[in-house]
Amino acid sequence: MFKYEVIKVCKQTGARIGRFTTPHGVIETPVFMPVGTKATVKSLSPEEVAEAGSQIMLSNTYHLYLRPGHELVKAAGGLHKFMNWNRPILTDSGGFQVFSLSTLRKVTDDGVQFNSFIDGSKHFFTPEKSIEIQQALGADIIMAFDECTAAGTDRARSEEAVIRTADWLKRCYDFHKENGEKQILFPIIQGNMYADLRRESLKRTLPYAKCGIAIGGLSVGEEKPVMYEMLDVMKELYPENMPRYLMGVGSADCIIEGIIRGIDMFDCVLPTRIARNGTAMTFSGDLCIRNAGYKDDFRPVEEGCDCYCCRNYSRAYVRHLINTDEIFGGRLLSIHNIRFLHRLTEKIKEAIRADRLLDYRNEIIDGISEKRG
RNA sequence: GCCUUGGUAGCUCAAUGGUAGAGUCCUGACGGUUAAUCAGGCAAUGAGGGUUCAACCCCCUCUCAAGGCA
Repeated sequence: MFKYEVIKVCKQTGARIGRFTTPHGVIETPVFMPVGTKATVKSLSPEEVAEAGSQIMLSNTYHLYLRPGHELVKAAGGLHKFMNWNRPILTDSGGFQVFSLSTLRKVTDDGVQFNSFIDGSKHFFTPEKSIEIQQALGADIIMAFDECTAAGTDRARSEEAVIRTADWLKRCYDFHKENGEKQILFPIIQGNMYADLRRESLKRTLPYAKCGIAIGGLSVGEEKPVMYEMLDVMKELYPENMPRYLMGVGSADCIIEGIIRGIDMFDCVLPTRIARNGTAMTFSGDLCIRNAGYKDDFRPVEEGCDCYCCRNYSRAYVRHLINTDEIFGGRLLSIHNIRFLHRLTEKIKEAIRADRLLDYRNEIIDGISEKRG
């Protein structure tokens, strides 16, 4: 049911193009996956997400467990049917929520006790519970329940998280074994910003990595060069025959730097979040559409972009919508930003096919890193 | 002519006898979504007196504006 084939390796960088077969279709990698935390990419319909070129969508165990409840989603016929998205879905395990909603939580070897951010009610997550929920939700790809540490966490605490994550991974794997045909489990590498812990964590995940492996604990507040350094440390150690998924990464520069370092999959809330806050991603850097300079700028958000927003509307119009708090503005920029990241990966794939990804990176890196305001 | 209510940031409005706030406007942040969120910036008490340790606030005069009555 799950298969990953590498169909092209860039001679200049080692970056890959691959075909990842899942029960809901084939994903061509490298791929960016938009995030639909609560079974929706905020403000967009599944049709709009698909039209923007998304092949797979993320959703979230923790949030759907709290509301509407995984049993309800199961009763609805599973997440695909519930949200009317027939392409592949990946659910995050809730591990990141334990990290980011860190007030009033208690982590032990058994699992995590935490209070709901909605009503304060007490809940207990274990690796088994996370998998059970993810099985009920029915995503194609499910994630191991891990312990994510913030940038700046000391070595001892980071090592503890690596060990606990490995222990939890085994429990996730054993619990999931019986149901392994319909869903693939991705283990997650931790290790914070310590090279040896990264290697150690990766090594511990290998026995459980069957058709996919994820890098967690990055993009948690560290500087980008630090993240790149960690990716360099792991680059030669991944299995070849499965996709590598860098969790939480979605800025244009990090995506191309990640692909150069062997990454095949990315997800991030960035494009949709900054869209709702009035920023468009472009090949010339972030464009803050609220800025006064776009008041009477009747060009599209990005010249040459084929997205629904750029085909039909001007910067002046989108700026007007954003500045008057009209929902449509956030929707248009969300569509544009998602489309932008897909266009970026398409161009990256072209460069991989031509064995010139490093050249392409050098051509665009200044532009996409630049904040043009 | 009389009565009433007002005069605070460029504009629209808050506020308190003791450091005058916000929206609009300008700028920035956002990395496995607690986010259509958050942070920062420019900018003001109509004029003159009085009471008070202290007045945007209380009192008087003037002035301007709106409404009402003649």
